[in-house]
Amino acid sequence: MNFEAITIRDIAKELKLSVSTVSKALRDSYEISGKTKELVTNYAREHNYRPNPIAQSLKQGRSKSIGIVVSTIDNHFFSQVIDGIESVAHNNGYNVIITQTHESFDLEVQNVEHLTYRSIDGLLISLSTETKNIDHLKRLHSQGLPIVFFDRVSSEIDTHKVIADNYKGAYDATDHLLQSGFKNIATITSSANVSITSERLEGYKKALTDSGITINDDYIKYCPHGGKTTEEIEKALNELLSLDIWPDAILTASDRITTTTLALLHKLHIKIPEDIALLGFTNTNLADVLFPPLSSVYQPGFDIGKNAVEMLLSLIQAKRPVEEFETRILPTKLYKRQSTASSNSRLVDDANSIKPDGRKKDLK
Amino acid sequence: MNFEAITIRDIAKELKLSVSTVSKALRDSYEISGKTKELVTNYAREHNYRPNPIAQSLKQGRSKSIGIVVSTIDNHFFSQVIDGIESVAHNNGYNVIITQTHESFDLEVQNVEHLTYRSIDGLLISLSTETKNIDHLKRLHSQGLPIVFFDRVSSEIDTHKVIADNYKGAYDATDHLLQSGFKNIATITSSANVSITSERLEGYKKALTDSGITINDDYIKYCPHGGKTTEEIEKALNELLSLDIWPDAILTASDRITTTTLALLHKLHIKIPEDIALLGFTNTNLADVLFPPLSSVYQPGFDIGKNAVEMLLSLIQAKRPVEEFETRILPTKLYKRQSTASSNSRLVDDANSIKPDGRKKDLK
DNA sequence: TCGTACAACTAAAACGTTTGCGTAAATAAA
DNA sequence: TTTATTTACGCAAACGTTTTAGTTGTACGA
Repeated sequence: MNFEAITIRDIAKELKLSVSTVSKALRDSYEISGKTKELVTNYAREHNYRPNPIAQSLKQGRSKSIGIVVSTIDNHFFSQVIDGIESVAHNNGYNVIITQTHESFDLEVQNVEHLTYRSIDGLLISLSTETKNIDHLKRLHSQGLPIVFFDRVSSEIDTHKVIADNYKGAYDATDHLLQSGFKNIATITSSANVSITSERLEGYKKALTDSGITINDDYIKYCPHGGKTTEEIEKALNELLSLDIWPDAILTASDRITTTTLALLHKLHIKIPEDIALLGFTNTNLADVLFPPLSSVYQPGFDIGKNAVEMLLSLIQAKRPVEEFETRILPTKLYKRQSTASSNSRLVDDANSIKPDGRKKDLK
Repeated sequence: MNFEAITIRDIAKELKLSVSTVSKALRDSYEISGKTKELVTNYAREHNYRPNPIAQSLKQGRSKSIGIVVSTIDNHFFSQVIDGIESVAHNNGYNVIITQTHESFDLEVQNVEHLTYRSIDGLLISLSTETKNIDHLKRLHSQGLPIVFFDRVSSEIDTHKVIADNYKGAYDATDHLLQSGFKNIATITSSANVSITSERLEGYKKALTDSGITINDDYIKYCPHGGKTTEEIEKALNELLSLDIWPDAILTASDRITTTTLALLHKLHIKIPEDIALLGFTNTNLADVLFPPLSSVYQPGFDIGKNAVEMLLSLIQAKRPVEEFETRILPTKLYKRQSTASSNSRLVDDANSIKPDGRKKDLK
């Protein structure tokens, strides 16, 4: 409900003008004299007039809101993306409506349905791990709904896209493991359905072959549900640990998988990095204070969100049909920490092994 | 935009009925015969008719959307709350519109303004740390906008509220520290403005006095911005460490403060719990794998969100003015981990100190 | 003095619903 | 048969805007 509901009609009555004059005066139409405009705008300001956005939406056929579909909001990467989206959207007078798929295809279809039913002006989506078929999006897109993909994109729809440089992120990460002296590098990655998986996998493979190492398919494990359940990660890890030759390092290719793998290795009392090194994609700000400090690939979540919504708004506000589409690839950042320390430097350097040098100490 | 836009008018024309008949048929009015109802609903289903929610909103004076105001979404506690809100809201056909204050009073006012301007049916709010004055909410509330507070509540408005049992959470946490043999227990807490601070502080104090310990005000430090910046936490910690007698344990009373304090202690090479024990409110699922595993007070974020939105919906859907208000207090959960281990058990038990017993091992 | 042009405004339709009221036809009661 | 009641539907207003198509009144050139 819009409270303190003063309408354009109230103003018209009070000022003895017609409704249309008031409307035009407020919209600064050339048809209205300066005197009248001033009269109206002053009155409107003084009485705290607010146009009813619902009436405007109905009339103008746009809702000034955009829909977001992500797998889950309780994840640093996605909440940072949404943060970025929200900041730009609000500045442009748009609301965002967030929905979560929890990695379910059915929920994705249902959410998209619900969003269009709620009359959104555009859609920002990162596909669920279960999604293979995107007919539900194709239909809407062909009907003219502006769509921008981010993170988990699809090549089946020609539109703007924003992703992190997953290929390079994984390449650099793998390369760092190689440089640190690890040879048998395994990877636990997300569902084969989603784009990020193949991109990261390619980077991983290329780094290995560039170093003359043959790809061992036994070292590549998928999590069909993107690590939503601990079980599937446990299964993947289990399979790696039942190989004749243990991997000496693991690259985990998504946020949840990374943190869960770390927890599982702990549970098994497997030393990191002595027994197995760990490096993963994650946006947690706690990587530094994990045990051990976790080497990680950080994605620019906030910027991905910002870019995505900017592109979406440009589509929404385009005067003529847009034909040229762009895929923005934003750089990731590799943080080298103790979980991938090479054998030389693997000893010591444990925070707790250094004694405080006295009872008094200042920060910095 | 609502695509595939088939309207009630199209149906009327096609079926040679009046618009009102179609509308009533779809709403299952007693005025319409069974035959006609069937005819209309069948046609509607076949042609995938969707009522335009904007037109409905305009007509019915409600928007079927609710506003949320939190300090930041990039925080496990709040994202879990929102997750809970979203799950219930969607099931009831409501959208949620999320806004962030980033702990700024001005942004809070602006967001609330923006939300009501967007015609929300109700508001869920957790106040910013800067907020002392809630006139902006009082005005709306007196005009009839349903409001439910959660987490950081205010006593100045009589309405439903949902909070974690902050008092007991802090009491139990402090008590646990005492039981573990710590004597000089400090606390770094959020802004004195917000309810959670006083609730948690009271629990902390009561636990101390119950154990016959006098409160030492030097051991109580506030973060006026709720730990938004590292600086203010650094300052608080610095002040504690410049005392003649260091605290031997710290209770951190909010998520961000907890994790940042952990990081700062690391940076200072202060051993946890040997030099200073640490226990904090946090909803991260990584507490287990931090260094050291962090004792924590966990709040039922998801349930807080669920309860809050359920109460809000009951207010929105109430036939008559609600006069009886309820404050739901949900239990917190204390996880005892190594960061608060008592001196006896402080040795060993380090995950990495246990050797894997061979190359082959199964999980569980 | 007339027609024309322009400025400044108004009337009314439209967006897609919902809903109170009116009414014709069918049925029941008298 | 007449009158009352019920059933099933249509008309039109309403929600608060925007916008198209007028309608005034005045000024101006001829």
